[in-house]
Amino acid sequence: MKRYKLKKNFDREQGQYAIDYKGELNPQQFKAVTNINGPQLVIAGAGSGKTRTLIYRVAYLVENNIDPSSILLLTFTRKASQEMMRRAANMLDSRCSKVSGGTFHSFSNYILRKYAPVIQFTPNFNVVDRGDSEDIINVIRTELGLNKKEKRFPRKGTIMGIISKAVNKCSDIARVLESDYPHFAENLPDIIQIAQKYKEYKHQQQVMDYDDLLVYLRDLLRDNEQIRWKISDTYRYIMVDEFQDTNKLQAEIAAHLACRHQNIMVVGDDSQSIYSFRGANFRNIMDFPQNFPGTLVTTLEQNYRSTKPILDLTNAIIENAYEKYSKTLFSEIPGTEKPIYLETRDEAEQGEFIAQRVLELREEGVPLNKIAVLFRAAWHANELELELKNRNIPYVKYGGIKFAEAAHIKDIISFMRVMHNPYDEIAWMRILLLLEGIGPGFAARIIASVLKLEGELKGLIDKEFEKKKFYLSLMELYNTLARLKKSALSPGEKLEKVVEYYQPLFKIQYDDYQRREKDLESLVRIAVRYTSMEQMLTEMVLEPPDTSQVDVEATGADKEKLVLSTIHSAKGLEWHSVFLIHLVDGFFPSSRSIDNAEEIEEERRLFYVAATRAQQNLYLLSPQLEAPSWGFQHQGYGFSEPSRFISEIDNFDGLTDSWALEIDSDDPF
DNA sequence: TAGTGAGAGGTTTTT
DNA sequence: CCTCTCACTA
Repeated sequence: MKRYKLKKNFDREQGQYAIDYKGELNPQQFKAVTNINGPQLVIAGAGSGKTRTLIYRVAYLVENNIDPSSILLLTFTRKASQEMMRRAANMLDSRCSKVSGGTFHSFSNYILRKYAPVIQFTPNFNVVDRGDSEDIINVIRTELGLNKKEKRFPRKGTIMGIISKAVNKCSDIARVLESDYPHFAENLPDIIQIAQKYKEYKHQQQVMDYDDLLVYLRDLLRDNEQIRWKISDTYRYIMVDEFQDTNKLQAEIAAHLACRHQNIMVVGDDSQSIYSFRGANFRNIMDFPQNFPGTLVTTLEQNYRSTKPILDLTNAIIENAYEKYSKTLFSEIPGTEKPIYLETRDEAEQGEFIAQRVLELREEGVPLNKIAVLFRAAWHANELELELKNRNIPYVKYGGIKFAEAAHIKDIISFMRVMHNPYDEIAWMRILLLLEGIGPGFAARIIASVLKLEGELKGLIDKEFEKKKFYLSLMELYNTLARLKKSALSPGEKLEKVVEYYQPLFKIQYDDYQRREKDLESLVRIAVRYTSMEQMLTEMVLEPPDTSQVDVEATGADKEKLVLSTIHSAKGLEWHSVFLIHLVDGFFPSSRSIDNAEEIEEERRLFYVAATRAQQNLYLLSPQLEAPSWGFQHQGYGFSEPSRFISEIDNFDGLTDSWALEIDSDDPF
């Protein structure tokens, strides 16, 4: 780890800075850091010190007496954002921790709560996740009687996907349908109707989904000049990281934010664009200079992360991209180890190899948390996880099903949600269906009764339900909620009481409740941190805790854990040694993208992102896999082919070392 | 109207 | 494989 000396006695009058910018940065980085006014685009290759440039720029601004809270750092993913904010806070001195920033979504949330009335929302609107959105769609679809129509009507998830894509691309449903879902073309009018109702519903219930956060912020800025000016005046220096992952909506927001000063720096890498499935468009980068005349463009090409042999391979990977990129990375980090390529007989062997190799690396002094296993889809690691558990190798897994999306967690959160915003029908529905004897029909009537009283909880125990056998449990629910809502307990304590109330319902609801019980304890532990209910609820959706799914706890002294991560979640991070698994056609690239040229391009960029995470060691693993029964049309006799991204590489054998597994002859098999 | 069980169909990645 | 849907029973 590099150590920075903080020189406390400097004299700014003489143009001296606490940090030796010129000495610690290369000329391109220095140029980007010290040019503080006007629009700027930094095209930064993988490992070229992109984040470093950003945070040095923060320090430089602060040293130039810019108020830290007027500096805004934005990015798309939480991971990247946390890393960026953490490193920024550690620069220079405590002033740097006052910098504003976060993900686009969390920033939007923050601003929208302030200006909620302008867009006809209460400041306690709830934010709903994808699952909740789909539930709302489902209700609407049933209400409109569209589920019984013809058999081929798209399911709720698909409908939500269509609507969301239209929003994120600033397109419309007709166009999305035409380009991505031609087989549902005939359902266009119905889907448009659902989308319209969906919007009304959310407003009526005072909830926003992920997309709304961006849309309403864009609208707020676009339609209110005064507010736009005020916000733009507040954030005088804007920096956006991973700009290639932003979509049109986010680019518009960024432009509005900069309207008063044009002090906006965006950083990105066109060859690492991997979020087009949600409307991200790397052309945002390309078009930036046109949208901001006078943009200073800097390209960072020196890689400070990987050894030369690794970089030679990653350059060869991206060489096959259809679009030719303007930069070639080089590295001065010596290294003799070429990346290692290994075909294994099956998935189990892949897991055994990794487990064994990981332990060896640790023997050699590489801490577990400096080693990562990366994969295309979360379930690719399932078998590996079993192997790691067997061998007691502690690990954390990122990506895949999230803690906050588990049904029992959502149950608890729903109680909190209705206390915070009683118009939240989806949360009510969830709660009421837990009570025995209440199904969708009565649940709807009970909710209506609550809404009639403008959200008064008393609506729960309306005389209408007095004769029903579930009345007693309704009373109990009412008592619990009313008492908690009035009480002065902290959000964490309230949540704990809810968990107590929930226990019996929980045991009836889930056969496997014992497996889930631990999660409830974790949730309570997480909840005590919060002083505000609103913050707790928002963070559960926007920055949900991602640990907790881990079963193998690190023992004793070594707290370090091996990292398992989807490639998407690994973006922007780096490890000493990286294992890339499931490099098999149909898995990576995924069979879903195989007949779409553009998607193949994105998969290749994803492969590139994965390989460029490695500093010293890179292992490429290609097991023989059985084609999933539902998967791609597998040719031949059930033998899978190594990923096309490997076979297409020029001189692959020269760039890598191939290993072959030798099975120990004492092995009973 | 709630709860259950069989069958079908879709299966990535993030906020 | 897991979730959603629909039809059936109580």
